Amino acid sequence: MTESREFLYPSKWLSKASAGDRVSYELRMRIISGQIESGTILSENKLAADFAVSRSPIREALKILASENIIRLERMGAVVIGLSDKEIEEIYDVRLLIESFVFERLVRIDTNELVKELSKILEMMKISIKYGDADEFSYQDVLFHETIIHSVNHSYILMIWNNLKPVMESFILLSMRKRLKDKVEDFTRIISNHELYIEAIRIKDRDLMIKSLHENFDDVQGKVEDLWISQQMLSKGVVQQND
Amino acid sequence: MTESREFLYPSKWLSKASAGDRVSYELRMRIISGQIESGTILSENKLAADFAVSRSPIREALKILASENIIRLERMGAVVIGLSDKEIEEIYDVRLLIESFVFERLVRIDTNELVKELSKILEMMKISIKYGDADEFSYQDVLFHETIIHSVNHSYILMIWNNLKPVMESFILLSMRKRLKDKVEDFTRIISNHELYIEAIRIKDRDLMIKSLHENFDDVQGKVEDLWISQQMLSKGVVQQND
DNA sequence: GTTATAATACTTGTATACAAGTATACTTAG
DNA sequence: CTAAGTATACTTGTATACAAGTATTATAAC
Repeated sequence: MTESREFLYPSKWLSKASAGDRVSYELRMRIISGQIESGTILSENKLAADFAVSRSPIREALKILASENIIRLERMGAVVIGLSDKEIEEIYDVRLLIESFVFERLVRIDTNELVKELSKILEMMKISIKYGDADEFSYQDVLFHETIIHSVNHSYILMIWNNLKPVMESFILLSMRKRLKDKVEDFTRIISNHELYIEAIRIKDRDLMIKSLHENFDDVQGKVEDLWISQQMLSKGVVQQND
Repeated sequence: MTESREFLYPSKWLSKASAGDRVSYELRMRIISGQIESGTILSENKLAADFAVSRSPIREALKILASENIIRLERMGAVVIGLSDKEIEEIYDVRLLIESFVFERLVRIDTNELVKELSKILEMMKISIKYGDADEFSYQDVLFHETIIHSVNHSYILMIWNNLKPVMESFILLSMRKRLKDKVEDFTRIISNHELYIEAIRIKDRDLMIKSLHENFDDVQGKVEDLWISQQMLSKGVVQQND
């Protein structure tokens, strides 16, 4: 019996979420953090007991995670895939792809409102750092990019984003929490990258946008390995899902 | 009481599908064909009665359709969004985006096996036309592009494809069924476009690939309006989901 | 000891039951 | 006739029950 361990996902972000959503968010965090190791077989019944809910919301959660490619639904049980370095690179491939696409649309429309909105979010990010709030910083970081994507009103690009977002959010959350302790200096660079991004949108300079985007991603990717190893280490002492 | 009307989705493609999947495939076809009009509010209970299954598989289906952006889940009922011209253009935006990305990867690997596989599929497509089988043709057409995407082993590009595929498949099915009657000559052009695509992959000519891809899409998009209007007309005489 | 068969304890998928909340419609008071 | 409030008939989300199928384990035969 595995009981009452800490929840990894910020509970205040789940104020109006259904049980199924709660489970999906928490399970996703545990998988991406490595707390539930890749290869683990999850059983609906065990998860239901673990989260103290019925199988209905569990099934819902598993369907969601399967559509995000972090688990694989099989005949008997759900196999955890997780995020290896390969998958993380792939996620950034897709981000680069869709944000480039979005930028192409952006240069054709009025971006004054957007730039204002992004500046506001950037301010929020700075304050989050000031108060050492990694979770809030992550939230604003994700919101920053989401705001850009929303601005071009492309429902199928948005669909891709919506599928990618939860996994990315989880990954960024874990990454930022770690770096806030180990590498606070990273945050100033992230901020300046985002400032560059805003500037690229303002003056509609494609090359500058690509540059800032790449730097932003490279920055995150450069730190992946550290995070990864430490998360894996961290998870060794934790009771696993399957007995 | 709406009863025993024809199923739009080929039943033989659902041999091993769960009730939830069956419902999702059929509902998708009815929405995309316009048989269920945009704006319609779907009720889980009514759908359950209509499809003679319980609410469980219905809920499953609605979740899927919502993730594909063709319905919107609200407090009371699911609102049908459907596919307008805008959405269809957006789908082709995304296809162009991901297939271009895939091609960039393709030019770096050995494509002999892929070209062989694609040639086989093309032969199948020709035979499908010969026997006037629009459904089989559609299947092979979708498979053609899926095969290309699979070949680069990119799980997150594949994720996008998997989200897009059902909607596209439905749309292509409806489109091809109509054109087989009205515009059989279209098919020879589609075939030659695909031949061009294979050639582009074989000689790894990016421009040729983009050209064939664009022509292929323009071809489909050019015919959208016709299909659209006729489908809308067609649906006028049909009993709707909501009484 | 090995193999085959049978029993058991799992698995998922679907149906049904129930609870909490929301919109609608009706009734009653003014 | 209008307005307010209540009752009713919906809605979703979750829990539970059941059926069909699969893997595993134990038992029995050789």
